Amino acid sequence: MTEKVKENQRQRAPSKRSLATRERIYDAAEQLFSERGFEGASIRDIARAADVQGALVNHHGGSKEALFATVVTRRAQELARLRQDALALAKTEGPLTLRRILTCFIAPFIDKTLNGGAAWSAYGRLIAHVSSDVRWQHIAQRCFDPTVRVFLAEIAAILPESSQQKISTHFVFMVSAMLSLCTSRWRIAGLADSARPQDAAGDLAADLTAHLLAFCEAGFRS
Amino acid sequence: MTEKVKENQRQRAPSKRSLATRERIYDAAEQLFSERGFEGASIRDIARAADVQGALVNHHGGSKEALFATVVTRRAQELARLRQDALALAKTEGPLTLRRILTCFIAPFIDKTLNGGAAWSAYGRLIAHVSSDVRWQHIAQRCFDPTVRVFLAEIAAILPESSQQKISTHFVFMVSAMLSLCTSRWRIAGLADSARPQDAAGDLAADLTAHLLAFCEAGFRS
DNA sequence: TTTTAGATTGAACGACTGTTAAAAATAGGG
DNA sequence: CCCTATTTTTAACAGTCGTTCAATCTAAAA
Repeated sequence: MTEKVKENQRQRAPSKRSLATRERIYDAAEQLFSERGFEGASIRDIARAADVQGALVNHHGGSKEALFATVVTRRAQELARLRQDALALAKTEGPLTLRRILTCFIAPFIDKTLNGGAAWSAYGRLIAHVSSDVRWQHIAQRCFDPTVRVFLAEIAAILPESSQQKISTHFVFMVSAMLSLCTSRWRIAGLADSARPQDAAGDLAADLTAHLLAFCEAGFRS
Repeated sequence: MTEKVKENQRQRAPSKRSLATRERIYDAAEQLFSERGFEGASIRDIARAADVQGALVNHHGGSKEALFATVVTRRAQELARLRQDALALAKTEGPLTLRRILTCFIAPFIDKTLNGGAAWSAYGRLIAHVSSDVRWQHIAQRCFDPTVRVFLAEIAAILPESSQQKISTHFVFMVSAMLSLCTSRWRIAGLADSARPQDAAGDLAADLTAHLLAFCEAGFRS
């Protein structure tokens, strides 16, 4: 009903330029939504950042809510594939361990959001918004729950003595800690600031990832 | 300069009624900021929820940003006192353990936000906003960093082999996991939903707190 | 009671909000 | 080349935004 197909009328493939514009709008929306939240980023702000007229944002993205959902979904598909591929690869390399399972979930996300450029960095903060706001529950469920359930099942097989309630709770703790690396690096830096001038010598992302994995593996075994 | 004191002019103590109104405005602001974020809650929404005219919100709260900061600060003071009192009491009851330190930090927050009524429940979600948005960095530092530093020092004394960087990172992980109990209970419930109808028999808050404490203690020792 | 500082209201300000409609520019298919 | 579907712009809509100002009401102080 809502999608009325025009009959007896040719359809045309979108041009390269319009596809590029569309992506530019999505990128701008991703950046501003991640910085200021859904209500804090206006359509006109997004249009200005994409160097485009305001109405074009609605043309490509539909309503503001639809645009938000589209931007969240876009990279979620790539992320889900990276995670499931990592899990499949790990299964071929020997028996699964808890550490290996958690790594398959965390490493793709951290690699992208900490070393994947500004767009993925914004995406990490955007997911933090989605994961902590019940108003976006439907988006989170559609984008992430299928993959999460796969990992929950693998963890349950490794930790048969843990209840499903316990494993699910621990998984949410892990996701929160993981997202804190996107949203709260300023907090970590502010607390560890005392007289450590040339700290950034080593690979900071790798260190944080190692800390996160160790923290969560120990937590799951508690 | 900005605070010009009126000279040769009596000052009057605020009436009981105005104080009650002021608190009603703060409560409404707390509720709406926690539900919809800073930009998502309008002054007029807050005024309507407090059953008050819009201009009165500015009269009592100042600018919107000042109102936000005031609401965050209000319960932060009580929370800091609860935490430091718990820590002081624990010190009199024997040698501090890691578990005991973490309990002194987490238990007051969880008790209030999960069993302390709607206002404290909203406050928990509000703090989650503050902790994950770099725009509120100055508020978080002023309200929470002093207490956090006390606890960091106690943890460092218990875990001498851990670097300060590692302890700070782990502490942020712990805070994030703790706040997820305020923002993401719907996620936990949605993932553990499979055929557990009458689950809420036991004390849910106590169970979650126990899971959180065990998870974080093991993480700190990793 | 009278006085008066503070609390509260009602109205208005300019700026910005998301969205829509029509006109104009663009580019692919014939 | 022309035709036409799509993309993009321009302009406008009805609301809402945070904030301010003067007028009114309330209640503490004298």
